[in-house]
Amino acid sequence: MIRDDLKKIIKKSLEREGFKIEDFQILKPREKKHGDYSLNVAFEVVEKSPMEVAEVLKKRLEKEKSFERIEIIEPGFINLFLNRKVFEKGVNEILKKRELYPVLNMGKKKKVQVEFISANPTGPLTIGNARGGPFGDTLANVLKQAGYEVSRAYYINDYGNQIVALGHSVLKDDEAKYKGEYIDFLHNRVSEEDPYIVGKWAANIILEEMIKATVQKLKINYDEWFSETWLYENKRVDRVLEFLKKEELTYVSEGAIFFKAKQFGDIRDRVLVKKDGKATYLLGDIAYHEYKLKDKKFDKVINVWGSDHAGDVKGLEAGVEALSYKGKLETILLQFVTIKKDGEKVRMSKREGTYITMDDLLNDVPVDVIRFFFLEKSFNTHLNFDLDLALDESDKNPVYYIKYAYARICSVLENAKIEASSIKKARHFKFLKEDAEINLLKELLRFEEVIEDTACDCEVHRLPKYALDLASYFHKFYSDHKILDEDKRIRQARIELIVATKIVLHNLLKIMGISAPSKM
RNA sequence: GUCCUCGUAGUUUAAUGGAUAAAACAAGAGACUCCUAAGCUCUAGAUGUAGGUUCGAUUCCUACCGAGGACACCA
Repeated sequence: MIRDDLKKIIKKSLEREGFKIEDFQILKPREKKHGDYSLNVAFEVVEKSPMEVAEVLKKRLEKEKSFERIEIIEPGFINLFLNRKVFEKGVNEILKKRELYPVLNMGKKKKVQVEFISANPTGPLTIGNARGGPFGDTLANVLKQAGYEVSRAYYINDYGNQIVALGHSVLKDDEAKYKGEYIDFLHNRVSEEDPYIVGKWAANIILEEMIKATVQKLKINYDEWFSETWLYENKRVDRVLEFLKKEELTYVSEGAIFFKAKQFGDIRDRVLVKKDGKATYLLGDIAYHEYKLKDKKFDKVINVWGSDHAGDVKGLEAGVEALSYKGKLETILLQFVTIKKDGEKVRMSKREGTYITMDDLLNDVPVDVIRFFFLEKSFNTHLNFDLDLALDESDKNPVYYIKYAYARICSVLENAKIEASSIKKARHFKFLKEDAEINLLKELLRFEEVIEDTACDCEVHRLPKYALDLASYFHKFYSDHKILDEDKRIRQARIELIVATKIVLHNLLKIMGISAPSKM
């Protein structure tokens, strides 16, 4: 843990010099000449000028063994150049831990649930609602790598009005709402007449035959498919309502039961039971979260929602707080996917028929490309999807650049008749001297920071960016230097380096749910 | 009208308040007697507008313009 170790050293130095800084940043400079890491703490100290602080701190840090040299740059940056021993240690860690690398203990085995997609079972998954698939799945992988015990869930909204609406749609009566080929398909198979029964029947087929199939093609494995109906059948909804009543967190107004959500920072109170006596979605959702937090004992639950539910976050948070689980719920809002048609943006809508199903896309574009395409974008990005462009450029997707790096390594090892598993230590580390070699090995060691940072802020798009950087350093190294060099020691040093690269690429691709073939 | 996201190169996207704004695709140019040219090297190209905060702003604040979303006793 290079960065963590640095933090300790610097913190100690700051204290020794009597600088009172609560927290400081360790920056990763863009420019190599600015060091492996850099500090801007000197700007934070008020007692002296930044340059003076930097000088004092430099002298103190120079007593540590970790640095090859330390530079100060106007107006007060401290640039740290690490000692080669630090890198050697890091590479050996990779070669030792193998597919377990990086071994992190951020999570301390705490139980986290990631719930994602959870699209209503009223139709096939669209490109829009499936955006959360690669995101949630990869986030779960990251958290697991960071040392959490992770579970994946899909919440099935198989209760309520939309199921009746689905029934009407399948029956094609006056109240029909949804259209599409799947409705025609279900219409031809229907044998009942009651809209609710038909809706239940149809939702089940949609879930089992369409949604689950698509999810499987996306290489996602859920630990739990949770039915909303279960909450009602097992009186969980009634129970949570009774609890809220008992806590005097409800009141009746105009025949409806309200939840005093404002008490918990919400912008308004929320209806729990409508005047017709039926529970609202929110009440069911609070009951669901009681199940997650109380029954399943998750220390934290992360919900990945579409941004159209932004207005509902506060209400659920208030409910979770009322159950005394404040702070254990985190919600990530994914921005919508718009599709481009004839140069115009069109919002995806099941009713307008302006949607592309994920299944259709999966028929034309490899899953690795799809996963990478969605993972690349930050969840705050309003994603424009141009289907024609996606089909045209599928084979130009940068995911191949990464896979190619992996395949090249495998090929070199095969030519050298070396099993990667036989390389267990960087015994010839000192023969790595070229810039391209050093850059590559430094990039390898960034992997653990990438995982750590992503587990903290859920910015999953950091992974594909890192993968591209890493692959780029590898390709550059490959072009500049022959790995199977005639000098045996250099050859061996480079083999050790590429085996470490292979391990990192493998683990990284696995976390993103992307395959790593040895040949292309 | 109020609130939430967002506005960066021709296009799709990056950039925990840090140093010369990064990459891919598209455009133009170059190098193979050598481990996979799905690679490498080079060129051209961008922060919506106007202010403010500060040593420093794509990032924070205000206003405006533009895009998407939300403002239910729907889910």
